[in-house]
Amino acid sequence: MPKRSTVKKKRRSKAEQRAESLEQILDAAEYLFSRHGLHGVTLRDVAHRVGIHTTLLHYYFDDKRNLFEAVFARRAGETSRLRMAAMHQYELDSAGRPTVEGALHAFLDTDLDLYMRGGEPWMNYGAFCARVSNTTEGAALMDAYFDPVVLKLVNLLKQALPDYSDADIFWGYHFVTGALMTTLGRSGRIDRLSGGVCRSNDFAAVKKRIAKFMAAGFLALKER
Amino acid sequence: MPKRSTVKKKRRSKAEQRAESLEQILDAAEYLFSRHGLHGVTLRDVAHRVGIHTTLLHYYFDDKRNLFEAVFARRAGETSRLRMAAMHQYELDSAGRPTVEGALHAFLDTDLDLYMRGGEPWMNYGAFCARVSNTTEGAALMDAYFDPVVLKLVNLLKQALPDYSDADIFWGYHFVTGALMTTLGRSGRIDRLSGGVCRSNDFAAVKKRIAKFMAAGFLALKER
DNA sequence: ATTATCTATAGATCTATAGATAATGC
DNA sequence: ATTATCTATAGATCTATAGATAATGC
Repeated sequence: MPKRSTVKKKRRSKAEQRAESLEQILDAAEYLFSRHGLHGVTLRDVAHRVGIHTTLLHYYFDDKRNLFEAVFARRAGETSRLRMAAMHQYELDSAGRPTVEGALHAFLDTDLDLYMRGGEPWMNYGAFCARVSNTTEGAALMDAYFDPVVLKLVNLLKQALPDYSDADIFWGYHFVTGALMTTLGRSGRIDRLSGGVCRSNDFAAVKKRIAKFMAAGFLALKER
Repeated sequence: MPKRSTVKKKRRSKAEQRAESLEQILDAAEYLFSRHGLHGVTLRDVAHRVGIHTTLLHYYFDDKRNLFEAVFARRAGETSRLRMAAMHQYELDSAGRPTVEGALHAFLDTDLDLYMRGGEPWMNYGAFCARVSNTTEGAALMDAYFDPVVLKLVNLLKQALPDYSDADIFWGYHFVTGALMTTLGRSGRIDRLSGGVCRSNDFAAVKKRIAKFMAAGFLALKER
């Protein structure tokens, strides 16, 4: 049984070694945390999945909570940045007259594209975030990393709906994020419920519908 | 320090004692599981909250998983029955011509009313279900208890939208349940995001908007 | 000489069971 | 005589730390 580093005999620099180990650990932790949550995963589980000893996790990440946050932080910047850029671009393109649907396309489709393009690691990260988002503990992480991008969306929505109350805007966003998080969670329930007509992994099907669906919802709040 | 049974000196029958203990245990477990999930709660936590020894949990519920399922099962019947009845009544009232919004009012408002009426225990149960619903493990429980009531809603939606594909119906439902579960979860995020304009506990505010919002979303799927 | 990884182990919990005690039931 | 509750404890597992070993760095 060869050690994992002897498979490729190529001599690795320490920086490379470090980076590779960090990434393998984060990938394994991301996968496991996304399915079982912080408390449903032991450091042994993570170490075993990587093929290392649990002490190495402490060497790189100090403790479990810190590893959890590192998983969250690793990709948060990229999704945030891409959505921010997409909304900024849309704001320019719409020349001061953004629509609800346009804003939602920039916010939602950009994110769904990222998960589809990113393959399994990004899909796992999406499920991880979905899990974090509906817990009280995890909420602080969401606040810290995603408030700016959400508030940017809210700002566009307010421009598109100048006569709306803040309450209508924020509750509408609340429904949007609920739909998005349930999508990212991919629990498999919609697959069974629909008898296979829908598949949890089919983000393309969601992307085809979600922005239009939610935009109509916002517009309907006026007539109340 | 008096024992908890000596506070009220009234002589209790064993059946009463049993029922009371069962309920206290389930309440405590429901509260804790709703906040921290299956693995985030120890039997010691539950026992400590009730003021009993952890062995009594095993006496009544055998093991931890069984206690978890008992929490889920205790109230599942009532929410299911009430929504089923409301949708059945609506089906009769609408005389074969149900609307999307009518069906969603029966499904969503009935449930939100139950949580508002039921006070803290029911609110905790809602958060518990929200947590269960977006996990892979918990999905089997959702299937087992809530498939009939969801399929009843789907049936009404199909009547209201006879030219819609199954995929559109089920993806629409997926968005609806996402918004509902995020509401039940009450993570507190919308409170902070909105600067206090919205409050996670304000189910009345959600009820005022959600059915109308989602109904418009469904109708918008046609023009694609 | 420094950094990555492993061995050994402490100390704390956690779930679960066996068996004792205290209360109600008839 | 039966049921509710507690005491004592086994056995497993978990996080974390100290210190040893093996690799790269210069």
